[in-house]
Amino acid sequence: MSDTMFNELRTTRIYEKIVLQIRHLIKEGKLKPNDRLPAERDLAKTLGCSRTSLREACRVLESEGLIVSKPGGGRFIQKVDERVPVNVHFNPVDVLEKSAVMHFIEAREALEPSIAAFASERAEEKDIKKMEAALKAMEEKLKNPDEKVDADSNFHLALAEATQNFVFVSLMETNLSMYRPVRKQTLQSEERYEQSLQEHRAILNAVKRKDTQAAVDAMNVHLHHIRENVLKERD
Amino acid sequence: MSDTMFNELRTTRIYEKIVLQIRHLIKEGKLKPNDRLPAERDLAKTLGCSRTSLREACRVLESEGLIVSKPGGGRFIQKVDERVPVNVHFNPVDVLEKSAVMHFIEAREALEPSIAAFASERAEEKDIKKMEAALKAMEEKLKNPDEKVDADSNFHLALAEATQNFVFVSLMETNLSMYRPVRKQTLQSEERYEQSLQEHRAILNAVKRKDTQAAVDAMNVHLHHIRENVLKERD
DNA sequence: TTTATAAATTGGACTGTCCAATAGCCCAAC
DNA sequence: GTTGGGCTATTGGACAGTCCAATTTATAAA
Repeated sequence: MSDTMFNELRTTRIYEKIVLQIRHLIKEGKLKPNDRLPAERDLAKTLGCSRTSLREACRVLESEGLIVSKPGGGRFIQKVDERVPVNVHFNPVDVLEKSAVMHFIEAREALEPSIAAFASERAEEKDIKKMEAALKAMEEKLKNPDEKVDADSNFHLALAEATQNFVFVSLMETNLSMYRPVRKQTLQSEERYEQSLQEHRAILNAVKRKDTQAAVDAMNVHLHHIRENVLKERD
Repeated sequence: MSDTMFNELRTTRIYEKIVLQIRHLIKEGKLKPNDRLPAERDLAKTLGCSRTSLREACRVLESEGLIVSKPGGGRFIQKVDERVPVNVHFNPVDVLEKSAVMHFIEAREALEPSIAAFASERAEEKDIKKMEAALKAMEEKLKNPDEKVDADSNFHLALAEATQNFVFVSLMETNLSMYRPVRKQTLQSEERYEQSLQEHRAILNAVKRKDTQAAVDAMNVHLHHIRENVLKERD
């Protein structure tokens, strides 16, 4: 008899359901950054649960950095680049300082060439379309630094999704959001942004041609420039 | 005047302090896996807080996979390998079914050669010791499948720590714990376990010699065998 | 020794209460 | 027209107490 024959049955707590629901609403865009959640007492009534259970759910979302609670004010959906977990082990300032930035880049250098390779082999029509949309967004010379980073992120996430491997998607999601402040800074330069755009185009073309080697090469060039740029900033 | 001149002042909630404290105790080893936390009512009294605040803290720790709550039983520190966040987006059952297992392996194949390379360049004395300890644990021919997986995980985590890059550590932690059930199954075979042991030894030796190429090669051999073994199991 | 049963323990959930911080408003001072 | 003080309703923070269900432990019976 196998250990994995039976599934451990876990009773779902109320707070878990609430967490799932609110997180889903955020992901779907139904709850946008800076939106205010209904007052604790009201929302609890709406959900048909006690204040206690709702609060437990809010604590989890808060600790994940998805919402912030302001006594007397209310609860608000966090902006994407301010989603710093409350109980995170390292200070957000540390992410900007020291060598922490390089850590994220090293991880990308390990992950993204493989992602580019798998994407070129497995990309489906919908993935290509997502990547093209992200590229188009980048080409529209966005003025807002936040929009720039978003467009850039969306491209790399779409590429990860094209691998049809959810592990890569999840790893890239984590990585990209973590050092977003830095990326915001480096993408500000007009010429760097233009260069980055061209590199993305090269990657997409290689993926469309299903040319694995070209995709990996283009990604390596891109990563190399990212590293160069960060090193330049740090002087 | 700079935006960053003033720091936003945030009042620390009670639950946050509790989370920090318990997480610290776990990290320090004062609270070991399978240890039972004092009963909710008792611990609240000890901490000098209400049951509510303690519960909020436990929800966060629970959602992070650090503890599990058993109604009627108590709260227990989770084993390292079973620290699967409660609100994770994909079902653990799905991890076993379908092609999901290969996804984790693909991610490891992308990450671990790089990890081996960085580890061989940056490993410190304490990292080497940790890896040696994990190897010794493996050599002790453990009977319990859980202990086997633990020893195996500890080796790979120690290797990740040797990169001195917390991003790699965090990525490996997630990956290893996710498809633990499968690894438990594949490591059951006595001969596969023996082989795996030798491969780990080869990796460690290369790291100790600071021979980057050898470390990467040894890791690739290891990953190749893992892939082979999983493919065999699935027939 | 084993098994069935009862009692104590423990987490899950809810209600109601009190407090402190905040937002919104009006108004006086300049 | 702007600033700052003061009042009030709102909102999150925290707590105590209650009830329930699952689990463990102790107890009694076979």
